[in-house]
Amino acid sequence: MPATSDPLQTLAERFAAAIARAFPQAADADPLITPCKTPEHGDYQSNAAMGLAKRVGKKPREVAEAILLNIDVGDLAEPLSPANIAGPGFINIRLRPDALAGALREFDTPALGVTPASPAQFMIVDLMGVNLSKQMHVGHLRSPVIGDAIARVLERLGHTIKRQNHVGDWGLPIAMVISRLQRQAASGQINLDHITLDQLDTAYREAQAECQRDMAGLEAARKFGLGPKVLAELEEQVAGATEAFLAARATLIKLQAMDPEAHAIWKKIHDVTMKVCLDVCRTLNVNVTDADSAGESSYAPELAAMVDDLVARGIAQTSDGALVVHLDDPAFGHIKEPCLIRKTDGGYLYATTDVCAIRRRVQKFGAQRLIYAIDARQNLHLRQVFGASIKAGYSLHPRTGQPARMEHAAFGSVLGEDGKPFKTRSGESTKLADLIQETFSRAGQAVKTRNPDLSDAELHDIGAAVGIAALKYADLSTDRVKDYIFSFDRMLAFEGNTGPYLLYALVRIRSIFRKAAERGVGDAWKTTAHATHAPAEKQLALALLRYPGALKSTGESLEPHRLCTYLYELAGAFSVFFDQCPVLAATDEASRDQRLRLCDLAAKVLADGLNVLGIPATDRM
RNA sequence: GCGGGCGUAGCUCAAUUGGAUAGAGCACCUGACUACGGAUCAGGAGGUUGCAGGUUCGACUCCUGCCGCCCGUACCA
Repeated sequence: MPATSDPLQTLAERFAAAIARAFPQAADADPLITPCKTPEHGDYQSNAAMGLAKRVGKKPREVAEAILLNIDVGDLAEPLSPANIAGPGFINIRLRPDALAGALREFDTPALGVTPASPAQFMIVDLMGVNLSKQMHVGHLRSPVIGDAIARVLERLGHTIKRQNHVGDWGLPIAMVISRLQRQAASGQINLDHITLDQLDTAYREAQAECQRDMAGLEAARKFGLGPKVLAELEEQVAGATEAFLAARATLIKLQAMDPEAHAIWKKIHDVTMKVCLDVCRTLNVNVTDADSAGESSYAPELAAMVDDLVARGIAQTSDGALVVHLDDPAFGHIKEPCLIRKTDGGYLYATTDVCAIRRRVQKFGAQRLIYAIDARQNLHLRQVFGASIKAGYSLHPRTGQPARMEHAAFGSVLGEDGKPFKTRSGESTKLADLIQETFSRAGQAVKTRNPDLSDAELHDIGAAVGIAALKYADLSTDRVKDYIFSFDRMLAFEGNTGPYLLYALVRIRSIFRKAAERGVGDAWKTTAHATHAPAEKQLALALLRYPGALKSTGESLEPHRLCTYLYELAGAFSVFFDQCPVLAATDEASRDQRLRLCDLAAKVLADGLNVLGIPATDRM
């Protein structure tokens, strides 16, 4: 009775034992079992002999032969002899049909071969990264899509995940908006009771402009040591801006003191922004709710004490009037640029908040792994924050003393088809909600041309499902660290490595079962023994059994495209099977039922995999 | 300047972390079916993996040096 349905695991154990017997001095060697790339070679292979050869001072083929003399795999593989040794020392393995059937039987449970991680870990995924008062645009697409997919993969592997939406909801930028809104409301230009995110977005940009437009010039003048006369002229010139700036600073102080009026406006901005944000999550089937919000404001009350702690313990030092944590040490990431945690004027920065967040996540929540689904351009910032947390000891688990694993799941930018940052023709950035609706609408149209019989209501739902699949899969299916080119046409293609293609593969399988029911095929197949006869059946079965491995590798690397590639290959294996192995028109009932079982498993794995990616399935399209 | 990332077929992307002949899709050719959803399958053509060295039985992968593009380089977030 194998502990796992994955023959690869069992083979790895057997090969490890054989290696230990043959070469006790190298008993720790990795047996290096992988699926064969081409079926001609076999089903699985061990690549251990080559690496072992040097270590034990023998020729690779001799090592391979020694392993085979000590191997015990008669129950699951066809007999291994020197004929199975190929090339420089690959050992090719073919599964016995009954072992493959047995593996399918083990695999065919709701877990689909996934053994829950032991021990399960508690992990936090940082995702979304929205800012109050700013409209969501394409730049906000990848973090929730990638972060949620990573969270789902890890959950599927048995870990406990807490999502954290680190909302940019605090500091001078927000105070500037509040200050401006107060003035606009007072003069009757806007109605705070019915304000929209578009209006807030405008106010945000205008507030930035009026406060910073000329401040930059003033800074430059000081920097270059211009005379007092020039400075005076400049200062007069920017008097208006300065006034707005001073008002914003006053507002910030009020906000920090929880002044009722300022806070009421803050709350309004918060609610309007978060509604749009959470609506987008819901529309995209991203599993993030209000409960996952932990904005910068929630850390504000903790910052002063934390910084005092850092000073008291000598972690932070003053530098040019500011307070920094030096990280120019291999233990802290060997980063030349220190992490700035307090400005000369006493204000805190986003690094301060991020360090504070790590402290809370590890010390209070007990997280063992912290994952940041954030733009690749933030890499230095995150490395600094990680380094500072390590130096401060905040990343050590409160009970076990173990360091939390901190990782930046970095992603590249979304580009337009011209290879430049994604913008509309007029140069504006598209609202994310509009972009999503356009995707759904195009998806619905694409489905309609292929299946004109669908009703409008069906098309609406299917358009959303296909649209989510297209949008998310395009984002998830390539190496996340690279920039990717946004193209409706490519993501909505129904052939190739796309979301719609995977949905289609699943729809075809489900269609078989619908047809089976129409033809009065009963449920007897459900108790038929698993088996594979035709090559296409075997390849499909082998592909199915790779599912747990694909999930594991994705969870380890935090690279959802690995799971995507796997699902695409599974869909491909099913298509070959579908082409070569008639199911309902099989020559006899036994092979029909046995093929139904394969179809059933393929549907389960596809649906499960899509769900893990955050893509809902559909029955028709 | 320093640091990080990227460079693979005409295009968009993979390559199980050092393994067998570098794989898919699109586009381009050629075949298969009066079809369990052809939105498919089989095959062909397409490559000096940016360049040059090095390590290795074996390199897209690791090391060194160049070239090109992107990003980041403390008192914004």
